[in-house]
Amino acid sequence: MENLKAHFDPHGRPSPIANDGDRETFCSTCAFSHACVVEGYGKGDLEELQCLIEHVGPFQPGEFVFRTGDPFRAIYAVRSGMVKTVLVDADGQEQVLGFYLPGEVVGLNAIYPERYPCDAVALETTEFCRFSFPAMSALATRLPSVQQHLFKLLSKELGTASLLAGDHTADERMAAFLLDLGERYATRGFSRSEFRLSMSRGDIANYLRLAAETVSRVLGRFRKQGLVDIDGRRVTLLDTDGLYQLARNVLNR
Amino acid sequence: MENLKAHFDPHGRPSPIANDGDRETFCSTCAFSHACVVEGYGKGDLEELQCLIEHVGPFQPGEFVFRTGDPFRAIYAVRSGMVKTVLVDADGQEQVLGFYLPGEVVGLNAIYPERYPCDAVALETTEFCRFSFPAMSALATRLPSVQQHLFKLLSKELGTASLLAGDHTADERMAAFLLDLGERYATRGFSRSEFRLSMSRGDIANYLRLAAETVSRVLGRFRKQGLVDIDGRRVTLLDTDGLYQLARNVLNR
DNA sequence: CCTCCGTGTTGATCCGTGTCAACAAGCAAT
DNA sequence: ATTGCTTGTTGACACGGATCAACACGGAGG
Repeated sequence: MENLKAHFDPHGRPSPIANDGDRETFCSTCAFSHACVVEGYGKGDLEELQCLIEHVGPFQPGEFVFRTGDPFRAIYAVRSGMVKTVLVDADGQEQVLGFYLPGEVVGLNAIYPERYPCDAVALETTEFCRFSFPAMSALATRLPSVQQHLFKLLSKELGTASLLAGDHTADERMAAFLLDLGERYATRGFSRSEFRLSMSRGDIANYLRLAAETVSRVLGRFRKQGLVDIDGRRVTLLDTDGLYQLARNVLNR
Repeated sequence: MENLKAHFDPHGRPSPIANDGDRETFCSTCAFSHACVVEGYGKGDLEELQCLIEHVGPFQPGEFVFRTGDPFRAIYAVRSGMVKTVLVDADGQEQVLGFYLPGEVVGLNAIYPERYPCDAVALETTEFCRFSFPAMSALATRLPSVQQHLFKLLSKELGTASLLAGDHTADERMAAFLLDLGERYATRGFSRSEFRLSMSRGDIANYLRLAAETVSRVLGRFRKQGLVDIDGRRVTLLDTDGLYQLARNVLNR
């Protein structure tokens, strides 16, 4: 079967690094394909989508996927690994906006300003599906399901953004963070209660608007209380009910 | 000329309260029409939009426009007045998510959950354009400019959501809040430096994640320092440079 | 006139978390 | 093994803002 890219890449960009096959199997190895299917893309839609996707990466830990101010051309779905998005303010102070797991999409906040308003940095070896945004929004005018999905992604991210906005104690934030991560891992088919924290304590602290020392202390306390087990960056949630009790005002739904 | 609604209201809802005319003048008295034009809607697009718009209101101060859990059917553009959106958590604690001026759009965060995740409460006598969302997203598949606008609105709100997420001092938050309000008033054609705070000190405090007492104190200090003049709810920004200096880490762009 | 009530201001005190500092553990380079 | 660097943990202390409380102001209603 012929190579898709040879005929369909609308931008004439260099060949993607991980083009794993023909129309039928292109997305089969992609962590996002599951999301595509879950989100209601049919086989036909998927074939259309392939025309505007490049598989890019792998990026090594610490590598930038895009940088603040880069012109916005594409959104990135994580295939494997993990990324953080970081806003850098006038004083050079960093502000972690979010962590993105396989199947999740980075770059949506760049649509309005037409430039990426933040850096995206790989936390592990990470691969992406890169969706050309002009092509995708053009496609969205033809395929309502694609448009719906984009609206949902944006609206969903709005919800999680306002999640961290509340003023909550360090314990509440941390409990919510752990449960949220577990939840997201679970929807991707991983264990809900046992996973690795790809990001440093400093990144967690920054994301939760706490000091790194506070993160350490809270995690230590959670361990003593039997809420979690922690070995370095490996976490096991032992008492999800207890954690949920702490987090309910943060996660409220 | 015939009454639009008689023929075009796709939902057969009760007549809008403020239907001010025919195809050519329907939007002329609407605060949002300016936004429509600015956002690149041509005359043709506007005519199409009219088919899915109802003018609703006025709502009196304290009245709910929609409530948490209501099924999502429409987004609301403020025509006149002001609204706040409020999230109520498990303990009944309120959390103000935002204030919306004429020309701004409420309800976008309801797309994903398909229910409004927050209450919308009028702060003054307030009127809206109500956009049926199913109709609007259908229209968006035909008119790329409408789709673009929706994407932009969503992405823009993502940006402002992460604005408040940072950990900032009370002074920084307040300065940023005042400048942001001035900026938004300015884009709607009002004075950038002199306006009325429609919301109570308590609402401001809640929005900024501060105590009402802190808001009082900071505003008092700003007044003493000559940064602003304050008389009850009337505010005049006197030293915008000074305010901007304080706010630059919050507003960073 | 008065009281009542919501809103806003101001003062005194307390608590959670940040900051500073010292130290331990893991890991790469020499 | 040694050095140096990064990451994480733990303790002592300080500070910003929350909390509690008292009070001022203005409008509504008797």
